[in-house]
Parts: sequence; structure tokens; C-alpha cells
Amino acid sequence: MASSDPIYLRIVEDIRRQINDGTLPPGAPIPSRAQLTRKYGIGETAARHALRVLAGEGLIFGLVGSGHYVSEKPERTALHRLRFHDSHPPFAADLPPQGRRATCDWRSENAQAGPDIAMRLRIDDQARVTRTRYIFRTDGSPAQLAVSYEPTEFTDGHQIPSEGTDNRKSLMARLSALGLKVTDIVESVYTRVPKPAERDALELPSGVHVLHIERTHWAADRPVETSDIVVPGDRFRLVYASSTPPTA
Amino acid sequence: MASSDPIYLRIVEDIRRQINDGTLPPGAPIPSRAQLTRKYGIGETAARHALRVLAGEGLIFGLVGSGHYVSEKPERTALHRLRFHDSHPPFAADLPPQGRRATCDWRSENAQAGPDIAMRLRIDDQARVTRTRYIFRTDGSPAQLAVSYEPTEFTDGHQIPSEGTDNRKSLMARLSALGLKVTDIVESVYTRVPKPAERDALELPSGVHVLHIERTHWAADRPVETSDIVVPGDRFRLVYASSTPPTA
DNA sequence: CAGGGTCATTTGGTGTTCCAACTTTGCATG
DNA sequence: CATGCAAAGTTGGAACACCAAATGACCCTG
Repeated sequence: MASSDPIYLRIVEDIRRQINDGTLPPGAPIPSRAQLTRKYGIGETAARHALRVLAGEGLIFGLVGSGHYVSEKPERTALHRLRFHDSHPPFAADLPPQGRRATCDWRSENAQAGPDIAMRLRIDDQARVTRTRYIFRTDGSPAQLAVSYEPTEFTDGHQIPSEGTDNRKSLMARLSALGLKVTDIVESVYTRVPKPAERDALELPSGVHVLHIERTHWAADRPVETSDIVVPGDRFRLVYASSTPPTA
Repeated sequence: MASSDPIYLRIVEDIRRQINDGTLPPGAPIPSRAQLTRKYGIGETAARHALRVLAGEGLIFGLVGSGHYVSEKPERTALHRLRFHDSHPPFAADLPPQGRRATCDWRSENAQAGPDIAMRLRIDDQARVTRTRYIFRTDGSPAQLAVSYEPTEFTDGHQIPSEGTDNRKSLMARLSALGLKVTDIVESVYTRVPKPAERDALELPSGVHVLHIERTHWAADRPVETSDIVVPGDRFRLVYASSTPPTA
């Protein structure tokens, strides 16, 4: 990208891209230091520096005497929210709510950003966005509402069937097609009284609050998607972890 | 410590220790590469390598032409919760709530774990823990309640003055003295109606919910501290990020 | 064919050197 | 005394060299 970047970072970018797009699948060997110096015409310092950075990110790992290889779990951008799960403490139930039948309905439409979303996406008030409303159900009962906003530049050219169930091309897939990679995820959580529409949609008893999550995906220091996620406050908790779950 | 470690890691250990125990307070300058090579009798590679590792951990930061300095926020094992902050959306206020006068009162005591905490700390029901109650205030008004639990084995031997203001040795400092390092932080968030005592302590208007955070620190796959944190639901939001804040 | 030894290759640690860009300090000049 | 400029010091990038430990492939021997 930026040819002003130091050489070793450009090597990092190149290899990372190859890992992301599958050219270098998990387990594949990375060229050795000697090979990298020849291939890119760089010094050994830059080559080993690039390998160190990639290894530090966990994308590859090195074996002394053997070589560097692509990690099994590419461990994408980690905001380890261990998903929602039910009930309040004390709850001994193990985390993964398995066996549940989860469904998701959604509908996309073209809309104007508006001041709130414009600020979150760092775009103009008048800019157009693709707004997608989701409703998640577990075992048939509504569990989560979400509204997602993406600048139309990311969604243009992709078919937007206005209705469907779970066959929409994912955000990540669409972004990587545009050469973008999500580097950060920020979630802002607060609690509030549900709006009437939410109360109906989530079938909330009166007096129940909701947890509201504003989530924004960033790629290269620029927002690419933001969403409002609403879940019933009496049945869900959010779990965040600094790394892979220690309980797993 | 382990004299089998590579030299640069031993330098890292030494500097990290000095930062942890306060010998190098936030803002203090780290010896330059040239000084480190002389002080420890090492090559420049090892010196710069140590600085790189520390900077990578966020413990220090480098300014070209000036030097390396201890970070203001030691940025412990990163669960990047960008702290609480006020008001609800839309809020354009920038994140760092500066200029505020934050105080913290606390009181420690010896207590029995009980089933709930015992499960979270993976210890016996009957085991003894050090329980510390905190109350945080900003600008004089109560903002956050917290109760922290640590197995007594981590607190024994450390003076536990039963009352005080903000001079207690930090969890990290005590753990590092025991050779332990916090590797994971897990936070579980939900919302609920405040208990009467909480309503009083936080001066909550009626009808306001609270955000309840159960936080557990892990060191080497074993819990070393867990706490319940309660904040008013009408004035605070929690922000989690997958890496350093992109807005900063 | 099985076993063992040799050798090229690879990673990771370490030292040295050079350079560009930037900050800080202090001195000299007006 | 104030201002400006030059020198010294610092970070970060980059190249090159050497070594120890480990690996893997190859070949030779029994």
C-alpha cells in the first residue's frame, strides 16, 4: 500500500495478504530468511524483522531448524466477546449455549445516514448507507435486535436481496474483496429502557431494561460498519475476555 | 530470574520490575540504547530489542529524538475497556473524561469465600479470602461500587491496613512479587435492579438500573482475583476495544 | 534393507555499523 | 537579555556477520 512504509512492513503486508486470501493456507511454509532476501531484494534484517512481526501477531510460528509456518487458527481481530448467554448469577451453566436452534431474519435497505450514524462512521450527514435490520431468535423466541449501517461504497455492486435468511455475504467477505481488513472492533455498552417497538419485538415484560451495544468495525483507522444491538437485560449477559477464553 | 533466558529478556525483566515496584514511575525516562549497552555490558541489538519488547507491551513508549518513557497507564493485560464515561448517545464528548477529580476509598477484611466467589476463584467454599470494598467518586459524587476477592495466599504477608485512601499496593505489584503474571481478564456484564444498599451508596434515582460487571483476573490458567463492579446504568457506558483505541 | 552418521539449512540470539529524522541543550550572536 | 542556530543525543530503519541449537535430507555402511 503506502510505499512510504518501511520495507519490513511492506513484506509483512504482502505475506499477511497471502495468508488472508488463502494463497498461504494454514500449515503452509513461509519462505526462509534467505529466500525472502532474494525474493524481495532486501537485507536479512528486514526479512527476519518481518517474520518476527508476523510471529508476534500469531499469524505464523517458527520452528528452529525447520522454518516458519502459517498458524492453524488465523485468530482474526480479537474482541473476544464470548457471545451472550442466559440467566443471571449465580449460574453454573457452562458458557456455550449449545443445542439451541438459532435463527436470524434480516432486511436491507438504502437509507440516509443521519447525524448519529454519520458521526460514528465518520461520513457526511447526507451520505447514503445500507441499513440492515436483524432479528435473532433462539428456539423460536426473539433474543436480539440489531441494526447495521454500512457506507454504500462497501455494499454497492453486491446483490442486496431485500429479504432472506442467513445467506447474505458477510461483512468480512465483502471488505476483503475491497482489499480492506478489519483491524479493530469497538463496542460500547449501556443499559436503558426499551423503546415500545423493542418491547414488542423482544416480547419484554414491563420493567425490564435492555442492554444496548454500539459496535463499530474499523479497517485501517476508518470505520467500515457500525451497528446497534439490543438484547433483553433480564436474560443476557455479555462476556468479554482479553484473550482466548481461559475456561475453554 | 532465569539466567538461561536470553539477555534481552533479562533486561526486560529488570526494567519491568522497576516499573512495577515504582522505581520507575509513569513518565520516567528509560535509559537510552547507549546507556543500556554500557550499564548492562550488552550489545546495542539486545538493548534495542528489550526496548522494543517493552514498547510492544505498552509499558513504555518511544519518542524519536527524545527517548523512551514509562507509559502513564501501565495498560495491564489488555482487556481494552476504555473506562466508563458519562451520558448517553448521541454524545460527541471525547472519550477521556479528564479534569475530573477521581477519588477512591476502600476497606479490606478477611472473609469466607462462599459458594459464588469460590466457584469464580476455583477454590473451596470454606477457603478464606481477602475482601476489599471500594467506592469510587468523581467530583465528590459516588460513581462506582466494587468488591474484590483474592485468595489470602496472595495477600498474606502484605500489610493490610484496614482503611485508607489510594495507597494500597496494586494487585499487579503483589502478584509480580509472587512470580505470577496476569495473562487474562474476563469481564461479564449484565444489567439489573440495584439493591437498596447500592441505591443509597450510589444515590440512584428510582427506576434506574445498574450495570453489573463480574471481572476475573487469571494468571497461568488460574483465577487470582475476582470482583463485582456496580455502576449506575443511567450515567455510564462501558467501552471495549479489540486493540488500542483507534480514536486516540 | 536397516541403521547411523554427516552436512546443508533454518531459526533465534547477539554484536557492530551506518544513516535519516527528530529533540534537546547550550552557546553565541545581535 | 532575548533570539536563533548548531551540536550532541536519541529513536527507528536497515545491512552484514557470526554463532548455537535444531532439523531434515542424503549417503554410506553393515
